Amino acid sequence: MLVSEFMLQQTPVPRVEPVWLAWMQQWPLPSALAAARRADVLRAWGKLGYPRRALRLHAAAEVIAAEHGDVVPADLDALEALPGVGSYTARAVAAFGYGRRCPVVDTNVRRVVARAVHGHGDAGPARTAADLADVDALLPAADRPAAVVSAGLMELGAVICTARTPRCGICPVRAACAWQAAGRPEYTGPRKPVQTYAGTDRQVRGRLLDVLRGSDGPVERAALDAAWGDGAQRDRCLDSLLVDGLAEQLDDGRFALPA
DNA sequence: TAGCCGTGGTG
DNA sequence: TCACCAAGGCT
Repeated sequence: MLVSEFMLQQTPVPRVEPVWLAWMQQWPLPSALAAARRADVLRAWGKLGYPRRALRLHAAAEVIAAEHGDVVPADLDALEALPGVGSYTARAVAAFGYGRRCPVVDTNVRRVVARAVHGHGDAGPARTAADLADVDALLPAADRPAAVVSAGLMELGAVICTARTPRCGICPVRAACAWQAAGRPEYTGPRKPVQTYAGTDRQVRGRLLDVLRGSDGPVERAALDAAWGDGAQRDRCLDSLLVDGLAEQLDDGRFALPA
């Protein structure tokens, strides 16, 4: 559950599934992952994106192996103390991994609540405490049923109450939906700015890392030079990869994934 | 807290 | 074609 939630942070389910299957096969226990080399972890992560998540998962596995008896903790505070684990991931593990009654708020749930409960076309900016309270009010008292409802809320948002074209015609909560009752008014609040990608450091970092990932051993600087034309931007991005621990420079000047 | 961090599918 | 979007977290 923890591995899947890491992978699902900002990455669609269909792309995660095959990687998750192979990952769990290779590293069935936190201690196994903790013992792996970061280079192998980054290669197994493949092109899921945001590769810092892979390093954080690896670091979380180290903590779990060393401090939690090789068992993912069930306690929210202990979970959130793990690198790469925020409010959403901690709560998802508690609810779906341990069957606890624990409000899980992700982008899907926020949208479902915004529509079905508040009658808005979409969720505005996150209001963490209020969002948790909204969802808490929807959960049954007992652990197991609450966990089922939490999963249902996420699924509803992912499959029916989607961002672009909600399938209201087949929605199981249509009769109780405040947005439907209000005539499905369009969302008028602030939109989160769309992230550009082409030409950004993110794209360049991705290109550089792809070169390192695709090579069995260290690569010459020239191989990285070929990955992006703008030398200044390339150097800046390579440096940032080194700083982030996603790449290393060897004594001979060549570059590689971290050991 | 707004902006950054990858990648690829889609309407 | 190209915004927009996808089960966030960190600083």
